Amino acid sequence: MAESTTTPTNNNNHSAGGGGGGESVKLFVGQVPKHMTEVELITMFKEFSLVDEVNIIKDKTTRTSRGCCFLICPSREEADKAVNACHNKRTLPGASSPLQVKYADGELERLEHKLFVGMLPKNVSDAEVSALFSKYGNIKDLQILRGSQQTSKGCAFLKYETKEQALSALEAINGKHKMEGSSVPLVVKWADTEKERQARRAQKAQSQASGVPNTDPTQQPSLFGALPMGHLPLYNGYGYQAPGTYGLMQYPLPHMQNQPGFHNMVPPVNRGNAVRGLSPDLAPGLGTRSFSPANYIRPGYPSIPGLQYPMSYPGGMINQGSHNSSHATSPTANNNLAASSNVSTSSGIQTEGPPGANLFIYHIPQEFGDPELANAFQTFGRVLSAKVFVDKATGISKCFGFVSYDSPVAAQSAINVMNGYQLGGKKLKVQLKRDNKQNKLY
DNA sequence: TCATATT
Repeated sequence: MAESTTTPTNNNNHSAGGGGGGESVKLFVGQVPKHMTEVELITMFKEFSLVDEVNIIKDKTTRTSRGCCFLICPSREEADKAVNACHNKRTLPGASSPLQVKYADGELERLEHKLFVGMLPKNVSDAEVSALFSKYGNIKDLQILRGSQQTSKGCAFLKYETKEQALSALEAINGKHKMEGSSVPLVVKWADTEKERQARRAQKAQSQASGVPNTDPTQQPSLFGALPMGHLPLYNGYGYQAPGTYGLMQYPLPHMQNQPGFHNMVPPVNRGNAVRGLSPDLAPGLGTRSFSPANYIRPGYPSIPGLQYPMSYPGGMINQGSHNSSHATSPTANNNLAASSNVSTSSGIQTEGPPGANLFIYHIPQEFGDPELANAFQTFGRVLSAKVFVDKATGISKCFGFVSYDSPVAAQSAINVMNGYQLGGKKLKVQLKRDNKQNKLY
């Protein structure tokens, strides 16, 4: 019943000339050829919408493009124009599939202007909360969290129409306003994004796993869940996130192998076992071998522990010899395989082989990384690249991947020998990679 | 189950 606030019908406030009233929007863009510059991208996107900025996303260490970028548009309308004109609609020269243009992670949530309200009285009504917060803007959504018996959990989420409204409510109420019948002031902060909740969950799980006696978050369960860091001194430092920042205090990502590029952390034992399973039956395949000169075991270089091929197994270099492995051996190095095969992609483009030379492989053993995959398929020809897909979040193998050769003949002989080959409990499925990049031109 | 990547 508090509908008498501003009407949203006429809010073209993003065009505030020079005043900067509008809210810019960040888009994520995928399938961007690595060689393109920010200027080139700006020029291209300006054809479809207003553009404030383009940031190419680069690899932290090599500083090379990761094949994607952020695109900052001055308003949601402009962002939508870019999305509608480009997403899945245009393929940049050199890309294998069309542009992916979407709101960046957390962006949609941020645009909801959603606040968390804590320390509400247990018996509070929607109308009371609504009445209070309506003073600062148009409430688009209000949700008081309630438990089993209708009883309030003491907190709520609410969305405003604009960031300014939310911000002014936050500043006016947080830590200052006491609701009727309550002895403590309300807590108002920006609601967490999904990502922040995930991070918190991970952190919580981590701390519980590490033997912390899990003291009593039960006094303020819902509040606890929404606050920046687990336990907080109750009225002390309820700072809210500075406007315009995306939140997230640093959560020390405790996880194991979140490092892209270091998937070789499998314990040597597993590695040995996994590979060992490959040896006996592979012999027939090796019988038809056609070793290229580049495939040989480097003298003095340790081959895979547990691998015993009838003749010298052509483990070793992949990909026209990248410069790695100048070090001979370190006794503790558990990455024997890895060092011998730093599979492409680092050298930039061209991870795909010619048509018919690229394999899709399913049921790859869990513990296989790129190097192990490369090794297993190396006897059939020159491997240009080998990639096992891993879950973005956990770093766990998804058990499928690709191997690319420089010739279709190699790929075919790999299929002949390896398809159906029992490896680590399951049979490999080896087939030609689907090609969605073909007969487009004639 | 087919190269997808969020500074």
